[in-house]
Amino acid sequence: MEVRVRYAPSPTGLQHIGGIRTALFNYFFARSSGGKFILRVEDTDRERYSDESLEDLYSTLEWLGVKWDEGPVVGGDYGPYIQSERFDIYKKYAEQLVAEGKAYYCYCSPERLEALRKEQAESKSEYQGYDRHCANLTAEERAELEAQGIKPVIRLRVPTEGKTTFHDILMGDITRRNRDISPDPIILKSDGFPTYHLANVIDDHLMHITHIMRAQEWIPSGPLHVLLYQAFGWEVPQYCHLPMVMGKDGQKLSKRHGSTAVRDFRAKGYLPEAIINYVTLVGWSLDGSTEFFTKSELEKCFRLENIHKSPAVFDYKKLDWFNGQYIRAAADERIASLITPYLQEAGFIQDPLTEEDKALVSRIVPPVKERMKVLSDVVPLTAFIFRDEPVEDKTVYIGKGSDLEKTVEALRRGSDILLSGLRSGRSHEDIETELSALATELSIKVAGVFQPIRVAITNSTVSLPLFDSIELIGLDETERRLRRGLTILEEN
RNA sequence: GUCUCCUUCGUCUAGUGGUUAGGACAACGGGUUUUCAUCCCGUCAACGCGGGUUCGAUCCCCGCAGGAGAUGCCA
Repeated sequence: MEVRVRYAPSPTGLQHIGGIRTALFNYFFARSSGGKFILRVEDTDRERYSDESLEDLYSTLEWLGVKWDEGPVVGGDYGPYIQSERFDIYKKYAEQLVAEGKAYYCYCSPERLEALRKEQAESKSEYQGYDRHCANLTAEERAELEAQGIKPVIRLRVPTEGKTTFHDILMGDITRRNRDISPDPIILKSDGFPTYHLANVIDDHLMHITHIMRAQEWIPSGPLHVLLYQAFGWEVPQYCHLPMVMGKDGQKLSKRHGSTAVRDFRAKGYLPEAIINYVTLVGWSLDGSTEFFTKSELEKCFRLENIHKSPAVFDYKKLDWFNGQYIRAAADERIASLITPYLQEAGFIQDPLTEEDKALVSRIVPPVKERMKVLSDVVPLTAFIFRDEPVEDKTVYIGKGSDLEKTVEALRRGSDILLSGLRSGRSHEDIETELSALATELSIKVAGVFQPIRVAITNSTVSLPLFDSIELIGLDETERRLRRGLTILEEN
């Protein structure tokens, strides 16, 4: 039988790390088993729905290169794939359950339910949940409530006796006593929309989903879903609950742990392959030693059996490491086009790129590539090229073991060695040797010579390699900044 | 409160009835280097606790503790 899995997010917020981890696991499982990956939009919560979320879903999956075989936009044999367009289907099935006595109309107000919950919480009652107030209304009672204009919800009758078990590929059999299942959950809301439980079960059945891979937070509702399948007389699909992604403090990963929206990672300059690689490694491993995986490798080697059972903490630093690795491995041309928008946004170069800027960006890439963890790092790294903000604090120019007097001397003579050397085309090695000799002569460390030069040219003690920096701003500008540095050091 | 799941270095993980318990990130130290970074080398660091079973348990069984999740007209 062909494997059919789905990623079924609800467009109520931006796609986050946990969500795409689920998407990726589904996608890789489908690909590695020759099955189909289906995308379904679960927009049954009209209160929290937003168009932005839906657009974010599509753009994020596209950016990651995750293509769905069936779903919105591409279509498929079991559409529509957006739940709000399947409104009538859910209503029909819910009413069928009512007709069969497996579900019933409930007229309780949200206020009554709220009060009930509060009372149960305060009394620490062992029994929590709906009190089945409307479970056995007579036709007359219902007619009267209807006449008052109350729009009812539909609740599923959960048995009070017995227990329900489902099998999870990772976890094994999971059993709950029926009395512990949320009593008579709402399956159709008063606005006619289904709740998650109903819509999910119906669609998974109608779309012939074979494996349900979702986060472990759904485990407790597994038995409820089985009850629903049984009520309809449908075959229960296979379950595989995925370990959750946690923050540093061991709680479910959320905004307070830092960025979780994939869009934010993208904006900061993470590469999609780094995100895919790292996120897949959270809760999954091939052999415990292989670290790097391309997307197409994962499409081949991903196995359900290698998924871990316990929750995993998301490590931002390891993601940074992966990203740095991928940046360094990328072709220079690609990095050039990727860093361009950051330089433009910083106002360093024009938006329609001039030929000159384009050439400059290409020259920036090699020295910068070794130093970036995220693409946006390019801005502070190259600011000195586009903005000249001289360091006024003399002490910054003074290298370790040197003093102001020697620093002035080092900068003056060092500048001459540097400029004349470069103008006459001497090798960097020769110039370096000569600068070292100067240090020896002044009886200071090599850094005592290089530091004032570096600070004068790059306006920072930390910079790209000196000769690269000079090359990027040009010899004339270099000379101007060196002179200016000397002026700063010599003024009182 | 009740129910369900989980438990190997700080983090992600590998692994076995007898191993020096392996790798990666982080941290720390060193080397290369004009700074930073890269790169290379090294150090630190784990089987939650208590009972069993066994010649022997990190691994099998039972308790416990801790953590997480669920208990919504949200998913």
